[in-house]
Amino acid sequence: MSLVETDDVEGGEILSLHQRILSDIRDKILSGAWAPGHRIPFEHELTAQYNCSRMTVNKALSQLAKAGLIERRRRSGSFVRQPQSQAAVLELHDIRIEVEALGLPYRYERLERVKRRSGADDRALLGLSAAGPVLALEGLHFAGERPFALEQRLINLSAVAEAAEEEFLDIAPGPWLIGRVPWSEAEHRIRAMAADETIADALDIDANAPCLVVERRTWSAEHPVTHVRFIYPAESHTLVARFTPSQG
Amino acid sequence: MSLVETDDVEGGEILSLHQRILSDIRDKILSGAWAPGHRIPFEHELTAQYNCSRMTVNKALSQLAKAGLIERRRRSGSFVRQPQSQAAVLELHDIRIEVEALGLPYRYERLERVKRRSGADDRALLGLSAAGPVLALEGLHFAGERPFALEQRLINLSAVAEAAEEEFLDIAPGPWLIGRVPWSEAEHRIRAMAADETIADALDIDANAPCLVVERRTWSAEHPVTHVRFIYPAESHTLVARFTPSQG
DNA sequence: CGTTCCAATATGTATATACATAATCGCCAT
DNA sequence: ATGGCGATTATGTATATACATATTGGAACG
Repeated sequence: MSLVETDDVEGGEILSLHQRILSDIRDKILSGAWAPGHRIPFEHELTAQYNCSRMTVNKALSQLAKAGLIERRRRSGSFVRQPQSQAAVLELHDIRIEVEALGLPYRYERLERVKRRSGADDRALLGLSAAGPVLALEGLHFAGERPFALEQRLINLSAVAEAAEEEFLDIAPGPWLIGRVPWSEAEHRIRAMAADETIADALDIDANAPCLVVERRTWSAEHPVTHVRFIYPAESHTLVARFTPSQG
Repeated sequence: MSLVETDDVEGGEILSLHQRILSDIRDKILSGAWAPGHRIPFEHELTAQYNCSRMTVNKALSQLAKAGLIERRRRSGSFVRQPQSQAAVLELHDIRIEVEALGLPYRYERLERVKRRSGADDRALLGLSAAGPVLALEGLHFAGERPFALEQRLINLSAVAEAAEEEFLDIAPGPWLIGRVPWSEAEHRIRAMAADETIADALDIDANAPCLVVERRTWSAEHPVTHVRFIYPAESHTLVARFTPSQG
């Protein structure tokens, strides 16, 4: 009943029971352990397995059904739907390489560097549950003389203490981090945005010009490491992701 | 308790109670009757209003919160949270699934369908070296009453001859193709763009508003199959890609 | 042999209840 | 005033229970 029962051994999230059931099953499906067509244990079996009520199991399965991962059939049970979803391999891109591929000289320039105790905003971006020291960085990536991308980054100093000593004056934090912290998981959010005045100024474009925004959160062994937001002027950038289906 | 109690006066769907509560509130929000920031009636008020238990109200509100339409704050209540970005997984995404994950009714509507011999532009988009018949489609994906994405598609009829017989009036070409043509490779290009007048018109947004553009080329055994361009209003869409370095 | 119908079963929805948790209000002491 | 603290309140999660609904398998019957 109590949430503390969930055995979050390492510094992972605190999951409610139905979320734990949900992610257990989702993992089994996405890992391929339960192939498409496989019948998921009946609700009453899961009830026994997780030692909880049917309502709790039902809630988890309902969510999975709504997410399209499983299909529920009365009197028959719940079945894995859909062939294995293949992850889109979007590289953790290094802007230096992008710029140099264009044949232009690359340069990084720090705009701001602030060490502070994480506020609510910082914690939301990093996915932290408790307050702690963070490093907030802002910098510009140049291609030749022109700004190529604006970078706004937060580093969780609890996870990467050594970053506190680094100035990041003309080395970009991305490559620095990759060389030091092995990442275990990342999440990209990609969207379009109109440039506000500050951004337009930094990137030397018109206000309200469309921009591509790529945000990335990175974890290392369940611990949030960094959140970074790259803002590209629309005309300067296209993301390319090429991939093949992981399985038939 | 019985589902028949719900007074669906018109020939509408038979809705379960919590779905009815959900859609009532969603309508109020999407219609603008409840503006962003507006406090939704407390659970116990809705309990009284719909003459049901708090669990039922709670389930409806939880779904709305998960869909991102409202924000729930303990001790304060639930509030309308408008500027909502959608979650989408960057796979070979099916827009229907994205829309339905939001709890909104999905609909596809064809705008245009032209069969022609490929011009130079068509060949460039598809990656064709020789001329041949292509099908050019344009259609709108709706989430509820609002346009969700504009789709501009080219299908290489030399690779998928049967597409020539299909009208694609209210079935989207994406799912249709996936069910018929095994794809062996795909390439995504993602960028930001300002909406020109035509696009703004179709999507019912302001001209020059930022849009997210996702273009995909698909091959089947080295043969170009289709090129598709999805155009999303910036505020309605965020692509999310989650992955791990080794495997997931 | 085939059709009908019923019982068993798994899911779907709703209720009442309980306790946990977080945020806020207002009281009280300093 | 003001800072701390407990009571209040709204949401979050879980339980046990009840009955509805759809589907299946098999028994009963023509």
